[in-house]
Amino acid sequence: MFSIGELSKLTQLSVKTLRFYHEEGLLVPAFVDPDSGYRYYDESHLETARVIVYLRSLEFPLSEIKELLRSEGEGDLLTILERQQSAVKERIKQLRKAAKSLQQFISEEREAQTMAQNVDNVQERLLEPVLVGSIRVKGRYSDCGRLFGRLGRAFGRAIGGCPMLLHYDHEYHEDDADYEACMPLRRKQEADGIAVRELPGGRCVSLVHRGPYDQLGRAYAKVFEYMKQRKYQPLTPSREVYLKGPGMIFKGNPKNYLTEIQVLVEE
Amino acid sequence: MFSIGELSKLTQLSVKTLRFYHEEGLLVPAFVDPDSGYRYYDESHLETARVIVYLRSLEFPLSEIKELLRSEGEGDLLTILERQQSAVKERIKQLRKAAKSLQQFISEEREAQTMAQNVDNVQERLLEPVLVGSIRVKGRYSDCGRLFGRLGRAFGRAIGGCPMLLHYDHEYHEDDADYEACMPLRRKQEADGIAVRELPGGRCVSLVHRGPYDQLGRAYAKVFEYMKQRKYQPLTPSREVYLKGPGMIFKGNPKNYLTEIQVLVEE
DNA sequence: GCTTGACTCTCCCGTTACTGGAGGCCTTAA
DNA sequence: TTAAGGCCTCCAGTAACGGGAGAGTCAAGC
Repeated sequence: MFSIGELSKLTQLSVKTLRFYHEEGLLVPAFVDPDSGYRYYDESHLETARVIVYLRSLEFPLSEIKELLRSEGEGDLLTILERQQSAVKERIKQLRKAAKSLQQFISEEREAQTMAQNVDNVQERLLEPVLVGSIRVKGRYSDCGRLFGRLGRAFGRAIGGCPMLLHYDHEYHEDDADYEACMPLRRKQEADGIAVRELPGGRCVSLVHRGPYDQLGRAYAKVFEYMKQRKYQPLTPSREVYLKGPGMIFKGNPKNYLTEIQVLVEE
Repeated sequence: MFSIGELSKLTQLSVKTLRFYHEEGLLVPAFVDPDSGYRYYDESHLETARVIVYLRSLEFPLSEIKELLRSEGEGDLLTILERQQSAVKERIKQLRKAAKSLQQFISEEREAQTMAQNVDNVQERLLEPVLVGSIRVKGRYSDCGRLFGRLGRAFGRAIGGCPMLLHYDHEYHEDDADYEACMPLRRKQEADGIAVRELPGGRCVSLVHRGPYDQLGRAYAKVFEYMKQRKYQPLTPSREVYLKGPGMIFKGNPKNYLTEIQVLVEE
């Protein structure tokens, strides 16, 4: 006969758990001292406890384990096992989806962090061509949120990068700016009324700006200053890539927004 | 402004859940009517609710979501994401292990079921050679449980089939039977004092017996009757395979025990 | 026989993320 | 005026335990 503490050591189940299993009728002691209330177990309980541990490791709920122990594996064990397996697999599927989303979130964050290292440094980069879904309009910049919303809904999981704006104007326009909202895509996908095309790659001058959007002007000044010094010929449209801004999950603090300005140059 | 029911429809969160989130400080309504206690939400709450749903889909606990919402993704988001990812992956690992064990359990059960279809039918089969760990002794059959226990502990996860006994005696011995307890192995594995070898394959006469072990005599009678009629020469040792017996998880009912008798014959 | 320390008991609460129900108030339409 | 539906609070329950309080029990040593 084992005391509850002894059984606990033998089975790796805590004393609390054993008491709980007693209460639940899963593992009823061989003998309970009516005076002291002490529980005493024997060999067969050791065995049963091991079975319970095993079934728990298969993620069976205690209620099922109770039934399984009662029927001693007679009923349609196979059905029960299959049901349990599909439940486990279902849960795995769900978790894998979460892990995948987390992975993507993490890599986006990592990318933002690496980009943040170059804040305010004018750089020359080689851009790869990139497939985008885009909507071009004339109007106010403040409407671009709606456009990105439409693009987001239209392409969903096909989206493969940060949103960007293309500016076709040569000088600043307040109310009738000519711009195009773009979302990079992983794969070609139809969407009603939204153009899908490839933005060309090439050599560009780039600068990562940290801060609210109303201070982007200074960043542009730097970029154009740099190009002027080197007599680079800027190509239209210029691009603004929203590396980290509001609306990708968190609003965040405008002081930490990251925006990359890219201006392709003639070779 | 939305009522709680409207927000519920817009976010797919139940009214109960929204109230709960209010109570928890996760999603506090914009305005609570002091007379009626009615909760009213606005656009920003719609957005926040979506973020919560998203973070829940990443399996974040509410407490973390609360902090994330408070800090608005400022703190070291990356660390939090990575921690969460490793937690999710850990859980996936655990579940996969369970799924694997379930799979094995299921295929064992399936095999037992297919074998059960041939109960009491004498058959001729071609046996594959099989790698086993084995202990040969002279003594009582009732000791074989201990031997299987030793084999089980010695080989653990390397075990790849049902336990079996080889009988070397030509007639029945009570106290000094010459027999060998075997466990099929997936791979060669050393174990102190336990022989690992390959049992030969070949043509055999087989019969699946359902019922307690003390009725195995009838099954043997059938097998040997069959061989006698056809003038087959039995080879020693004969084999008893415990397809379904006590001790593989459930004790089960002896009336449903399945044991296969295999006697190799000279070609 | 007494004390001490380890062991055990019961009872209750807390965890997580909700769901369900009772009983009652508010609003609106028929 | 009544009915329906929406909303409120409060309480309880879920799964599988863990923590802790306060009290009783067991075995050993003095």
